[in-house]
Amino acid sequence: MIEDQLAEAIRDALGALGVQPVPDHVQLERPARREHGDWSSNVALASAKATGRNPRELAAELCAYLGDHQPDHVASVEVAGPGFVNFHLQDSWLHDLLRQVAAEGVDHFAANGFGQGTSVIVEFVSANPNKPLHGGHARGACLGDSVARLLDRCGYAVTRETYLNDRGVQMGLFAESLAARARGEEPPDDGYMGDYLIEWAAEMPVDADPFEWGYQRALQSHRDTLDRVNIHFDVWFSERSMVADGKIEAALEDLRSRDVVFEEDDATWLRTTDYGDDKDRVLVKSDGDLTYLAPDIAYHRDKFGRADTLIDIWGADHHGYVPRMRAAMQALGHDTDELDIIITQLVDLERGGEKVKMSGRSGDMVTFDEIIDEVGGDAARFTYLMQSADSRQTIDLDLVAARVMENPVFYVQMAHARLCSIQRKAAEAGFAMPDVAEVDLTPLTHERELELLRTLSDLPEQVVLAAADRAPHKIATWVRELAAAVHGFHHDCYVVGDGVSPALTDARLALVEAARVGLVVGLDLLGVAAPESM
RNA sequence: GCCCUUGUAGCUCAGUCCGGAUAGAGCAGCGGGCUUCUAUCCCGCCGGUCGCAGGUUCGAAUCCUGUCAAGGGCGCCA
Repeated sequence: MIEDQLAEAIRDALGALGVQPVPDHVQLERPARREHGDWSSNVALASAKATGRNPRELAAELCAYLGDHQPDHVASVEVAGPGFVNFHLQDSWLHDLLRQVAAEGVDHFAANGFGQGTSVIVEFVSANPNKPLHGGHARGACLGDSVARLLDRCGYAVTRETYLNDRGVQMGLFAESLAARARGEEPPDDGYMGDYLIEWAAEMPVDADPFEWGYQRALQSHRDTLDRVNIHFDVWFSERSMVADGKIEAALEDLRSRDVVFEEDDATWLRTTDYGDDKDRVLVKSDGDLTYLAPDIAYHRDKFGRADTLIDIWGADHHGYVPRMRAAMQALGHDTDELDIIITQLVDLERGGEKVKMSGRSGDMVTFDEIIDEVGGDAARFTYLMQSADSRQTIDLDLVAARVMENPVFYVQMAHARLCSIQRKAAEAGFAMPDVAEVDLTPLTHERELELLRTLSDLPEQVVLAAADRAPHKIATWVRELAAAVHGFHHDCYVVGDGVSPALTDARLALVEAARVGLVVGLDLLGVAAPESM
C-alpha cells in the first residue's frame, strides 16, 4: 500500500538526517482537507520532543530530503502548519490502485492475513429454544455475523456458533405450556403465553413428546428466521449435551482442583472475587441444581479447547455477567485477553414515532420475523449495523421500510445497480470489458473519478480497524461514502455516449468494475445483497 | 450505593481506542440541476460553547480528574 511506501521513505529520510531513534511506526493519514495533500504525516511533530528539535525545522529537512529522493508517485512534499509533512501525489497512484482492486477482485480486495493461523469462535444469538427470535435478538445477530465476516476477510479460521439453553426450568415450562395448548387449555401461570404456542400446538402430532418436538420446532423457527438475513451457524451447541458427555462435571472438577471453589450454606461457590468480581458466585445451589453459570463456564471452557480466541456477543442486560465469566476463565488458566465479550446496547423500536413494546407475557412482542417482514432483510441488517454497538439505537420501522430517502441501504444498493446498468449498456453498445491490467488509465483525471478511487483506497485499512474493534459500523460508514462517490461519478462522468472517446470509455469501464468490487465487498461484510438492478 | 454504556447540528449518527490543521454525513428546512449509462440521483445554502468544570499538551470532541443527565445491570432466576 502507498502509505507503507511513504512511511518507509520517511524512516529512511529520518535515518539519513541522523535522527535518533527512528520511530518504528510512522503515522500517515489522509488529511481532512484536500489542499493538505493526499497523505500527511505528523512524524516531525511527534518526534520533535524526543529528539529535542524544532518540529518545523525537522519537517523542512525531511521535505528537502524527500524532494531529492522522491518515492514513486510523489509529485511534491511540503511543510505545513506546525510541522506536518504533506505529500501531494500524482494520479498514477490511484491508477495503480484501480488495477490492484480489479486484479484482487471480490474475493481478495481488502483481505489480509492478520488472522492467519488463529482460530476464533464467534458466539451470538444464543436464544432460548422455546420461542421465536424476537426484536431483541436482531441486533446481536447482525453484529455477530458481520464480525465473523470481517474476521474471515482477515484470514482467521472463524466458527459461527450459538448456544442452546436446552435444559432446565424454562424448557420444562415451555413443554408444559405447549402441551396445555395442545389440549386446548391455557398454559400454567408461570408458563409461556405467546400466541405462537397455539400455532405450534396445532402443528404438533398427538403422539409427539412436547419437549423434544417443541425444541425442534423452535430451532426450525430460529433457522428459518436467520436464513432470511443470511445468517448461518456452523455450530448449534447444546447445553444438555454437556450433561450427557460429562463436560459440566469436568469443568467443576477442574475448578475444584484449582482450589477456587468452596462450600457454604449447602451450596457450591466459585471464588470469583479473587479475579476482580464484586462477589462470589454460586455454581451448585443448595437444592443440588446447577445455576446457569456452571454450564456457561463449562461451555466457555469447551470453546477454549477448540479455538484460540473467543468472541461473545451479549445484550446490555447481561453486561453484569462479564466480570464473573472473565473471572471463571482466568481461574481456569485461560488468557482473558482472548475472551472478548461485546455488549450491544438496547434497541428501541418505533412505528411512526410511537414506541413499540418489545416484550410482554401476552405475546405482543415484536418478532425478528415481523421486523424483516416490515423492512426487508437487507434494510434490517444495514440499519442495525449503521451504528456502534455501544450506542443505544432507535429504529423507526416505518421510516426504514417506507421512506426511501431516509434509508441509506437503498442509496448504497442503488449505486451498485447503476454500475451494473452501465456495464449492461456498454455491452449493448459493443464495448467489451477491457483487460484492466493492460488498459490505459491515464484518461482518468476527473475529480469524481479520483475521489472514487481515493475512497476505494480506504477499505483495506477500514477492514483491519473494524475487525480489530469488532465494529462493522465502520464498514457501513465506508460503504455509504463509496456509494456517494459512485453517484457523483455517475452524474458527471458518462461512460458510454456521445463525446466520450473509446479510450475514455475503456478506462471508465475499468473504474466501474473496481468500484463495483468495492461495493460488493463492503456490502458482503455487512451481509447485505448487492442487487444488479432495482 | 456500586458497575457498564451513552451525551457532538432541529432529528438520527460518524469521528474518540491511536490527541493535530477551518469538527463531518444523512434526514429535516431553503434554493438550484434531467435531450444520452436508473432524478431512488447531483450541486449549493442554512445549521454545532463536541453535556458541564478543571487539568495535561506546542495543540484536546479525542487523554486525566471531578461533576450532571439518560439507559442498562447489580438473585442459591435463566
